[in-house]
Amino acid sequence: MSAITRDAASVITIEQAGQHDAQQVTLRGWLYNVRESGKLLFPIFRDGTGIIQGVCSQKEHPQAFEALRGLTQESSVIVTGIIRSEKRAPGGYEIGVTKVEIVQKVPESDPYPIQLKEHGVDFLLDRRHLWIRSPRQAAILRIRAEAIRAAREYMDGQGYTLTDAPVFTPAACEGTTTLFEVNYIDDQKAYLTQSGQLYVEATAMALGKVYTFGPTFRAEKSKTRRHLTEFWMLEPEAAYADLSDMMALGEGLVSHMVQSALKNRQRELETLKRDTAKLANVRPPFPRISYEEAIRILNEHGNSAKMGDDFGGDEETLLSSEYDRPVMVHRYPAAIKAFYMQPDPQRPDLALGFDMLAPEGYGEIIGGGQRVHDYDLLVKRLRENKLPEEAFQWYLDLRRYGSVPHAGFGLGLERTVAWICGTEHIREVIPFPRTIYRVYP
RNA sequence: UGGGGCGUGGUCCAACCGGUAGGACACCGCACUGUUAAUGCGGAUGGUGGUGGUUCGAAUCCACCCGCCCCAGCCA
Repeated sequence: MSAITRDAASVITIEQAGQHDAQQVTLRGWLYNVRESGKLLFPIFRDGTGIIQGVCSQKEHPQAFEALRGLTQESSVIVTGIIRSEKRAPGGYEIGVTKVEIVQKVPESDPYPIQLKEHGVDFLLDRRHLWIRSPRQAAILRIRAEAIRAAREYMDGQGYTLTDAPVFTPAACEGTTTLFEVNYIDDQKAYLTQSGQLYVEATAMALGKVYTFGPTFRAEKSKTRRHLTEFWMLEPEAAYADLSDMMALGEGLVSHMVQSALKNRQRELETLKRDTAKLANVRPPFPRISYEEAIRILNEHGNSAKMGDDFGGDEETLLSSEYDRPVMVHRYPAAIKAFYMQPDPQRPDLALGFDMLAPEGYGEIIGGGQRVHDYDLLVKRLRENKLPEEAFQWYLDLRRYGSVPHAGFGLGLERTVAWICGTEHIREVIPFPRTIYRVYP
């Protein structure tokens, strides 16, 4: 770096500009835009931490002026100047440019394709590697990073140990139609994981309270704003834990993620024009309603859902609109839930599971509950679901050797971040989204 | 996999009950010392997703194909 930053002491990032009022500093970044007004130029610089307006006078700094005049968008530049408080500048500060070093000029014959104008989704997604430079996309990615940091901070603080699950798996955990099959060594077949859950149950029996955090893959033909084929999931699991323990953990985790974003990424939420008043209430306790209560609420609002139905997008949106924070729906009918869900001893037709529904129509962000810990019952469920028992022998071992009641859940990172950011579509909250018809770039 | 919608210059759109494909932005030039996706004036480039059909004539009508978007199912 020293080759291009003679005086490292004065190099700052744009987000630090406010701490250097009236000082000479050097910024290293890219030219976001230039406005011309006679013998004054107003270049806008970005460096990944923010954007700042510059001012350059032809009369006072002719060399810098000539370097910037007509310079192409996204050319990389190192600029030196005086930071000053300026209420006419976006952000409240500007840099009076005295010196400009062009690191690479974007050629005029091949200009930066993304203009400061409206573009279609397909155009932008084809150029996702460049789109992420825009202030809005950069803000989203910073909020995503904060959500991950806060989630791990919370889990670690609750005594949970991170234990990673494999990406290659031998079989499905819930059916085979949505699995990505890959060629493994010597003509073996393997599948990309749909969930780390089965493995995290094993590590919970080894370490007590654990979680996984990693990518999961689903070859679902879903083409909605809530679906990706590759998404990240955080999955806690705890031995000797029950349904209510997991609902408490879920509300604590989600609250901490939201409150951390509000506290540490306020500027980015402003960039997104997110109505943060709607996030401020997201603190424990979250409402908990049973499936049967949920059906009653839906019916009172004219929805025709009846006992035994699973909830779709309409039902989720209607239910969540009743509350100012996420709502947890528990004890669904066992028939519509996964084979590993523990039945309610009071009501064996109900499963000790729960979903957490985010407000504002963002849908299910958590699904989980107690797992079947009885060997015979689990075998019965595997057979009922026509799952290959051989592939689940290791999973059955967990019920053979010191089985205990246990519970956990999966939190969908992108849905949670999409809700925090208030984005229209989930694909904006992951650096390089993978959807059913898109694997580029 | 169903239902609905959309493919027009580099980009975003208009023309679509058939009749000369147009605008804005971007780009280039000039003017402007406080601009806010700057503005004003001037200029050059460049397009109907593909194949076939109907017709004197197709961006427009028809068939098939390709691509994309939204919704549903499934799920996080």
